Amino acid sequence: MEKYKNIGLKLTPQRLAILDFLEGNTSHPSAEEIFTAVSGRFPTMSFATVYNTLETLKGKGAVVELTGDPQKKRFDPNTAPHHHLICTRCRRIADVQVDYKIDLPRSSRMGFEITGNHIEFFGVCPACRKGGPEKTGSGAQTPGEENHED
Amino acid sequence: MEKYKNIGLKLTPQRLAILDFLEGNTSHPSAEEIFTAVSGRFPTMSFATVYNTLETLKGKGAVVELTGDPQKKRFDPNTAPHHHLICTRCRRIADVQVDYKIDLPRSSRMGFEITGNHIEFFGVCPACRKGGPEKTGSGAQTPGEENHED
DNA sequence: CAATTAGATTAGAATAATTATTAAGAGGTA
DNA sequence: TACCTCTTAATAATTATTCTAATCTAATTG
Repeated sequence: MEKYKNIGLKLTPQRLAILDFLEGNTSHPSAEEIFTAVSGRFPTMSFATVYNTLETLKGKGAVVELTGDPQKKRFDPNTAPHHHLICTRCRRIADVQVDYKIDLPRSSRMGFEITGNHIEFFGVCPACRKGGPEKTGSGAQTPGEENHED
Repeated sequence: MEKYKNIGLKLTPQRLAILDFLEGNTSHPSAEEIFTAVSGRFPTMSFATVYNTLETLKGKGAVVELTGDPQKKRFDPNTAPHHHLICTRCRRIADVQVDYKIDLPRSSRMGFEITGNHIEFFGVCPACRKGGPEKTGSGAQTPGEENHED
């Protein structure tokens, strides 16, 4: 827990609780999940605090916000460059630690200054493959992904 | 416009208007933008129809839903596999037609059945580079992307 | 210790985005 | 025409997120 001392912000109990919950968490939780988990210990915790804290931590580079789940923002305490594997049925997100070198040829940059990249792999997780979980039916569809929903 | 005949659904005026607006559109519009554009010709058009239609078209594989913009869903009529270049300041999304071969080693698949992938390149577009547009300040932060906001 | 101050927290309201419900309309078909 | 199915439209309902304003806390100063 000492590792947080140097991120340059006031470490209040609420923030520590959130950081503690995120610490080593690879489930890519949503604000709601964080709220639910932390409000156990802090019954007065509000969504505002969760969102405020996440926003602050994001600003400090202590967490990253993920898109990929079209329903809600998800957060990742792992700020090291890595990619994700997304279940299009239950929206589970797994980490991909494989290192890829993908550079965008200057001719395809449209004048953008490139700052990074991120690969989303789509698929169906083991649980969903065996007719499992399937929280919802409308995962993100992106180019390159087969549509398995109809 | 004849090309739509074989997507297997009733081509109502509203749907044609939406398809027509999307046809060749590379701006990756949101539901709201589509609504605004189309409601000019169809003053009675409602958001529900836009969402319903997009959902239907998505099911038929005629459009794909993009994540990448943390604020709202965006839609792409280009269903051919391609990647995207996202401006982290104004959220403009440009197409990347470069073809990459990225396969996920079996050992990293976590038991998922992989169905596709999608690369998000992050960057700052020409307009924003020269202190331009900058609709908003909080683009998605994902691993590998530098944080330019603080 | 009392007062000050900056920042953090809270509860709830407000907004935005999306989805669901339902009734009415349009077109086809027996 | 009566019946059926699909689509639309208006509205309501949900869900996710952000905002507001009052309150609190911790650190600092007098």
